[in-house]
Amino acid sequence: MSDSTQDDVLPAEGNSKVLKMQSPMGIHDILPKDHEYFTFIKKVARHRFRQAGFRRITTPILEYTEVFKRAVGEDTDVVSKEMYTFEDRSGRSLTLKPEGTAGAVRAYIQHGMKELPQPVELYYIEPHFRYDRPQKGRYRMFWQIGAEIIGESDPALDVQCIFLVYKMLRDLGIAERIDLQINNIGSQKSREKYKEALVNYYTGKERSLCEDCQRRMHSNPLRLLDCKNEDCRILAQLAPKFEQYRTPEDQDFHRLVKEFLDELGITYTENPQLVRGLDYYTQTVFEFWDKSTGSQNAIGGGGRYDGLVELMGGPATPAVGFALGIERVINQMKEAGVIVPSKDEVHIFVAQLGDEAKKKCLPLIDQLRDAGIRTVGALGKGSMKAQMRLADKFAVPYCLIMGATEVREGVVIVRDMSKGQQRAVPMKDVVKEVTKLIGKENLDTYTPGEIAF
RNA sequence: GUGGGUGUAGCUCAGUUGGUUAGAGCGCCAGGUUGUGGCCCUGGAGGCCGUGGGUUCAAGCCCCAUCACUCACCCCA
Repeated sequence: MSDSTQDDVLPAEGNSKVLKMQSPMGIHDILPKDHEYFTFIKKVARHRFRQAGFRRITTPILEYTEVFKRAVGEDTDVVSKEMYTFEDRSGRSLTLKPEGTAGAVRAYIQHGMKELPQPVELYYIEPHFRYDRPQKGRYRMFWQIGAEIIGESDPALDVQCIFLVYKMLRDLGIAERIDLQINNIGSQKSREKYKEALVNYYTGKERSLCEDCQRRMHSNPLRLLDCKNEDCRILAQLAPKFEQYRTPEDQDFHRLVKEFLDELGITYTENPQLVRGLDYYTQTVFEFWDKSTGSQNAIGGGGRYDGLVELMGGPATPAVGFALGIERVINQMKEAGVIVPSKDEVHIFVAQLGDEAKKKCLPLIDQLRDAGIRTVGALGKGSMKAQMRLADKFAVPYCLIMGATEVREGVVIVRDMSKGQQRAVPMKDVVKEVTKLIGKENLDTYTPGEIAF
């Protein structure tokens, strides 16, 4: 690389005030307010997964690039233009995970999970990375809730996946905003036959195809069908339809999926055009669309991938899974006006005057917190007025006040902020008294079972 | 990758046909007498007007470039 004009934009050394420090394009901070949503959504997901017997897995944020190339498909948009790929110091190519299934399947094979009782049911809540042009609901780093059921093939399992998503969406208050789209793209065998038919159809018509499609014709003819190029579309419309190549087994599978959905009272839209952008899918595919805006920005999707485990070097193993985009779910919740409970509200503000009072406040604050009372003290603030103003900003229901007089008398003033009334309480009774005021059910107590992130 | 919109204080935005020391609301900080919040009042901090270049006696405003943000397309979460 020679000197470019871009170099002029970079600040000279010692001139760093010119450089604005900011997060990379399309990659954002999750600020405390949005974490209320994140926390709530993750909690819903964890509970629903656990109830269904799923266990959590975290695969690395990086994999060897080959993992994604093999699983997702070289010719997909995700692999061909959206991966964050780089070499480590030894020259091996690594990629930030753009989706969750490839890593999960790799882990299933690597750890011999085929020896576990089948099917193996895994879930994850993880960040993913795609080098895409950012827009609403689409970021270069984004969070997905996903699940995989590996090791058994039955339409009931496909429906389990869909139903889990449906339960979560209902818990989150957005189920009625979402439209389930389903399709069946057949078994690998029927897809192979269909591909042959497509290649036959396109043979001799190559000149009318766009460059990409001329290449895809041999690498992945199915992708010719959803090319947006005008000429390609015209050809695609006249191309053989997949329905003719669905085997009776495929049809039975699809019929059962629909019957099971009906049994669970889940409405859906059948969409024969629905082809997912990742190559590993077979049979059932589905997406969750926003009813008002349609296909772009699906909040989630998934499907069956019966060939993937074998493709990645494992034994022939059927599987099905899905993923939900957390940021997109939050968007939906905000648009629906869903308010999540905040766990950040502070219960007690402790104001103090003088070093003696401050000294007494330190253990008191500790005791309050241990009792599950969310407590903040203005230990660095000066005047009483400034401290009380701060207490007001925190919107605490009660305030504890201690000065030299209280220290001498061994009491603490407990002030009810909404009533504007206060009274002195003996120091030794304060924690008990405040606990009563806040209410046992509102305490923020620590239980070892709840420390997941 | 392609196209549109927008860049002025921490946030939301004003800024007249180019014309003195660039403004408001909210927020932040400090006061409004002796140790007590909200409402109100007073004061204060905080802006190379995204960046670079050009036109002009004079640029936040006009021109060019560049960067960033944002929305849409493609595709997906």
